[in-house]
Amino acid sequence: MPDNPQTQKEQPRRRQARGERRIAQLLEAAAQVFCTTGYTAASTNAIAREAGVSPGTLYQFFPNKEAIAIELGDRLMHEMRDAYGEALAPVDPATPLEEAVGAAVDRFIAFNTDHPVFFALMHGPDMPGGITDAHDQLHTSLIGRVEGLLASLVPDASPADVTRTAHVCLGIYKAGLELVLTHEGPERAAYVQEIKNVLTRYLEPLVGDRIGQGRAGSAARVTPGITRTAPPGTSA
Amino acid sequence: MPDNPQTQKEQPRRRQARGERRIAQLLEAAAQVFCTTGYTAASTNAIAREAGVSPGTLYQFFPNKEAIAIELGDRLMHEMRDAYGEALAPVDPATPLEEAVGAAVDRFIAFNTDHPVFFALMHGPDMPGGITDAHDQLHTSLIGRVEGLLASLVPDASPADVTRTAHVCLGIYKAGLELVLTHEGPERAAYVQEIKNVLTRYLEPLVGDRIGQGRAGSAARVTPGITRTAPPGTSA
DNA sequence: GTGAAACGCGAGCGATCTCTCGTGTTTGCC
DNA sequence: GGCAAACACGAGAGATCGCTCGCGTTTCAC
Repeated sequence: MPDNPQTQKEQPRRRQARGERRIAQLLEAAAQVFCTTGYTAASTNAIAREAGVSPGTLYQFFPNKEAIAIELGDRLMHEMRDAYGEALAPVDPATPLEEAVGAAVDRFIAFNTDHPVFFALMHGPDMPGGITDAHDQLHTSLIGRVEGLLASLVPDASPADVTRTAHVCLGIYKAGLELVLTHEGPERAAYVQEIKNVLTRYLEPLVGDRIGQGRAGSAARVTPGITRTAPPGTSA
Repeated sequence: MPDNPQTQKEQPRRRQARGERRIAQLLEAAAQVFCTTGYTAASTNAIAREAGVSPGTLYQFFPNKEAIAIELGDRLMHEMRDAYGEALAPVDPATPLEEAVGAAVDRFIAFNTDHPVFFALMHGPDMPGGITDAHDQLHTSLIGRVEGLLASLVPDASPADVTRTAHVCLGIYKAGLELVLTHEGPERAAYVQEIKNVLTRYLEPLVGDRIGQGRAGSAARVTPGITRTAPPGTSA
């Protein structure tokens, strides 16, 4: 053991440009297969076939099936960090709640429609051990951001309450996302609006008396009654 | 084919009392295994072992693994129909929204904690084909009940809107259920209250001006601010 | 040019899972 | 008591999947 110069990590593998290309190719293929069949049902042979390479080639770049999902999740998390940094970083203490929620939801939805794998891996079923850790990391990071936003909206609230509220918000979003992804066109837009309504109405009493908006006034502004169809100018 | 007296169903199997007992035993074992490992990861041998019988005995009562989950879902659906009939059948046009939602949520939660398998099978991942049909049936039935309740609350709403709202309500509940099941004691009770808050606040603007309750008044009554801890006398 | 290492292949090993089959035991009916 | 059918067993057939291994090809530093 001590004769090994690197105590823990062993990456003496010098990747060539070709190898990096194969890795990207394999991850893309894995995303495709995971999306359609889920993680457990996806076979490594199917991933290799989808990528147009042999099983042996796949295992030259990934030690096992789990590592593929982990690497995929890792890359996804980095892209998500960027997207969610934009979405949640500026707390905007002056913008109305409805706008803030709407903008955040729109960005989340956009990310998930751009990367369908994310949903497949999150709602993935029996993720054996290690993957759950990798996604817990992402989930915790998300919760942290929502907590920060909530704390700035509701300064006088115990941390436990903020954490719980953050979990509820994320749960609402995830449930709504499932509904959004199973619909198309105007119906999808309608569900997006419903997510915003649910979140806004849920958070409205919490932010209470904010800068310039009375409660009743804003409550009446949140698309009264059942949302008719899609609000104008959402994604166009 | 025409020589068979029964055109479609073939159940010439005369079950003895022992057989019925075994079936119940096997379903109970299957519920246990599905709960802990999920559907796909659960092996029929493990189910048989849990039930204390041999694999061959299992296949004397179920043609395949899928049939076990379907039969389990069927029995669960019947119990659920009863429970949800109680919870949603009386629309109670006079009871305040908060109470109606609270009662419905409490019963749903009670059912799910009594039958953890249901959650495992619903959020089950890759349910091969037939099972999804069986659960779609249940899901549709549930949606129908929620639709009926909503239609009575919001008479002047298009069917499409009612359907969408029902889906949103069920989605909220399912998301909340996941949070509830992952917590214990007072924290769990707090999440239950949050589900009620979310649903009540979401539906409040829709039911609009009902019999005797002003909007602002009821809005203020929905546990103002972030819920502190557990409401008194929920499950004790 | 040459040698070492990265890349690529695909048959197949070992493990696992669903489901079958031959055989023996128990139950219900006459 | 006797017989047919239901019940019970457990080894293993058949299929699949994760992953390996031996060998050939390409790339790159020198």
